[in-house]
Amino acid sequence: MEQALQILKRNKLSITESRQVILDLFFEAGGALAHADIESNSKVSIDRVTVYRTLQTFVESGIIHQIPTTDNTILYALCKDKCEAGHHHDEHIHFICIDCDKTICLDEIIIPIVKLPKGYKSLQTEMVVKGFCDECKN
Amino acid sequence: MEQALQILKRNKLSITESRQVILDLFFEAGGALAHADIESNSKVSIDRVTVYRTLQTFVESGIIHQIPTTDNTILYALCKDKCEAGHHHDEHIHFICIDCDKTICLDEIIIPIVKLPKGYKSLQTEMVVKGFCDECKN
DNA sequence: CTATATTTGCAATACCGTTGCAAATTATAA
DNA sequence: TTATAATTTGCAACGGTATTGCAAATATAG
Repeated sequence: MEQALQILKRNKLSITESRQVILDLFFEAGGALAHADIESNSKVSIDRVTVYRTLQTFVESGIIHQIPTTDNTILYALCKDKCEAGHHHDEHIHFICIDCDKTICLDEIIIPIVKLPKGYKSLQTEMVVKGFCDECKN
Repeated sequence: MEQALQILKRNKLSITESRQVILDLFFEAGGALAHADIESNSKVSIDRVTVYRTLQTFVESGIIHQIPTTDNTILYALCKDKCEAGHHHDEHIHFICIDCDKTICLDEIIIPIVKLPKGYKSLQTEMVVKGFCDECKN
C-alpha cells in the first residue's frame, strides 16, 4: 500500500484507488499477471476499461513491462529499478514453467548479446525460456 | 507444393487443399506468419475457421511452432528438422523488422545457452530480436 | 466403388479490447 | 478550505477475433 503510493508519486501519476489496488496485486503476486488475473483477483470491483487503461499507463510510465505469450494474452510484471518512462530496460529472461504454468522474471540473468548477420540492427531483445521451475523440477 | 505434400504424408495427415495452400504460404514467406497474413495472402479462399483449425493441427503435429509476441497476436513459423509432435526444438532467433514488419528466422544463428538459477531446467528457448533488417537498415 | 472417417464452411456465439462521453474524483491555485 | 481546472472512471456501444455445433463435402480404407 505504502509502496504503491511511493511509485505513483515518483512517477507523477494521480493517486487513485484503482491504481493502488492494481499495484498491490502485483506486489502480492510477486510475479506476472494477465489482465484477467487482475480483474478476478481484485477485491474491489474495477471496471475492465479502467484496468486496461491503468496497465497502459503503467507501461508508458515504466512501472510494469509486457511479457510476450503464445496464447493471445499479454502478461505484465513490475519493472525493477532502471526503467524510465517510454524506455524499458528489461533485458532479462522470462521463464515459463510448463508444470505450474507460472511466468517468472529472472531479473538477475541478462540476455546475452548475439551477433546478427550483416546489415541487421538490434534494438530490443526478448528471451523466453520454457521448462521446469525450481519448485516443479523433476 | 511437392514439399507440402511430403510434410503432410510424413505426419500422417489427410491431404487437403487448404493444408497444402497454407504450407505453401509458409514456404513462400520464408518466415513467420500470423493468422491474418494467411487469410489475406491466400489466393484460394479459405474459411477463417479452417485456418484456425489447420494451424492448431500443424502445431500439434510439430510442423509449425508458435512465436510469442507482445501485441496480442501469435506468429507461426515452420519448424526445422528436429521437431516432433508435441515437442518443439527451434533454438534459433526470430528477427522482427520494425520498419517493414517482416519476421525472419535467423536459422544460422544459434541461441546462446544461458545459465539458469539453481533448480531451473530449460526445455525450450525462444529469442525474438526487434530492429531493422538488412533491407531497411538506416 | 462403397462405407467410414475426417475435414470444411456456415451460422451463431462468446470473448476481448477500444472509443466517446458524462459523471466522479483528484490536483491546483487562490 | 474552497473553487476551478485537469484527470480519471464507468457505462454503453462497437468492432474485431477466436470458438463451437452441425450438416455438407471431401478424403481414406477396404
